[in-house]
Amino acid sequence: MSPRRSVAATRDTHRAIVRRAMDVASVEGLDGLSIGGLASDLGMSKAGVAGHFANKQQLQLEAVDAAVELFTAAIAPALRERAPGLDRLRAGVEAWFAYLEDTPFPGGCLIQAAAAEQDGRPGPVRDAVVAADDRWRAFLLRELHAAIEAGELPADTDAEQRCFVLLALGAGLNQAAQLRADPRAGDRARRAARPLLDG
Amino acid sequence: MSPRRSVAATRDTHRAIVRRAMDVASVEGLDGLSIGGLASDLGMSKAGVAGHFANKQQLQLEAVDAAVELFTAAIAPALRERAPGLDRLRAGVEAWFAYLEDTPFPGGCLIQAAAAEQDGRPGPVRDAVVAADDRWRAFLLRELHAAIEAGELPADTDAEQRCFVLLALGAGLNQAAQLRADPRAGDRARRAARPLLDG
DNA sequence: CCTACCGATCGGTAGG
DNA sequence: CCTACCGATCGGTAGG
Repeated sequence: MSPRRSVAATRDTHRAIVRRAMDVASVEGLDGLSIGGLASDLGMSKAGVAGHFANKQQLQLEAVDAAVELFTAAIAPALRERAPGLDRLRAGVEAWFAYLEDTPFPGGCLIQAAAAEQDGRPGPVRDAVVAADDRWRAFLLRELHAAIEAGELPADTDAEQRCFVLLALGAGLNQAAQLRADPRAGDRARRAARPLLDG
Repeated sequence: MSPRRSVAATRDTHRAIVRRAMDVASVEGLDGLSIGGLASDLGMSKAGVAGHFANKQQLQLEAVDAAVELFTAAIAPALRERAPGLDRLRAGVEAWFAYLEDTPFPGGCLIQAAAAEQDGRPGPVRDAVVAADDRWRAFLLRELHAAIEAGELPADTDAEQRCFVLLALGAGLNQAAQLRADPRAGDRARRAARPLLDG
């Protein structure tokens, strides 16, 4: 009588669809998603999948949101108990590089892939990807500024320049890992980042 | 009688199709190309476009080849008369960054976009993109090693590490320019690259 | 280089 | 969550 069990099952199905959508999108891109393809992967009918979303764009947006949540969950533990500044910045960058080395997706970090795919296409999906990227960039900048204020970095440190290089090392690590399957990419990025994380 | 004029016109049409395909692919990806879409853009019939290529994959491969040619043509003049080693490396990196800042495509460097798109999809298109990327990587490594042999860089310089960071700065510049439209990205990449191009 | 067509798949919906 | 369908578009081809 009460729809309790049915609601839980619906939620589980919804999550399974979004989970599969992230995996597919990490390889085929957010525009490579197809409702029929996901249905086939999950042993469902096309309408059964489509009924969980207003339209395909909502599915894409949910995949981006879920990927951001996975990233956040992967990074957050490393940040706990760390003081703002270099300590927290080092922990965040290390967790980030480890995430890029060993992503929870078959095609590498979904946000990196979506950023490259969507960078030329205006719209809500691009906006969501940019917002995700901005949040990480803001974290790096915030900790760099905290390090300057704490005297861990010289007062004339160019935080934006350091942030640019850290983001570049992440992009380069991702590219080397995905395109070249280079097992040393992570350590190369760490070595290049080290002088940026010191006073 | 002689098909001379017809052959030339056919070649021009072929080039126009590939040129348009590069522009579209720089925004929509190589998998975002459609023969019907190109036909509409060029005021041709779908079969008129399709007849120039054995199949869609051949069109994708020709777009990659043409993009490599455009890149090579943009870089080559800067390398003329430059001695192997740091002088040639600096000229190449400067031309490369300038190319990434101001690409001949509406969606940014096609090779960078295709590398991110294709990195998880085995096949001839991915192979062509990787080969293009490898050629540029080989150039950087060759000049770094020439600089070491010429005594411009210490004998214990880690050429692969420097190459990794230069490639990362290119990826970061491309991302900042395309995703963020950051007008300072080029200069930030140049500043970060400077210590890597010196003894 | 064209018209006209093929089967397959797309996103989305009606109706249950 | 299903079957069954809509119009549109896909890559590709026959025939001229």
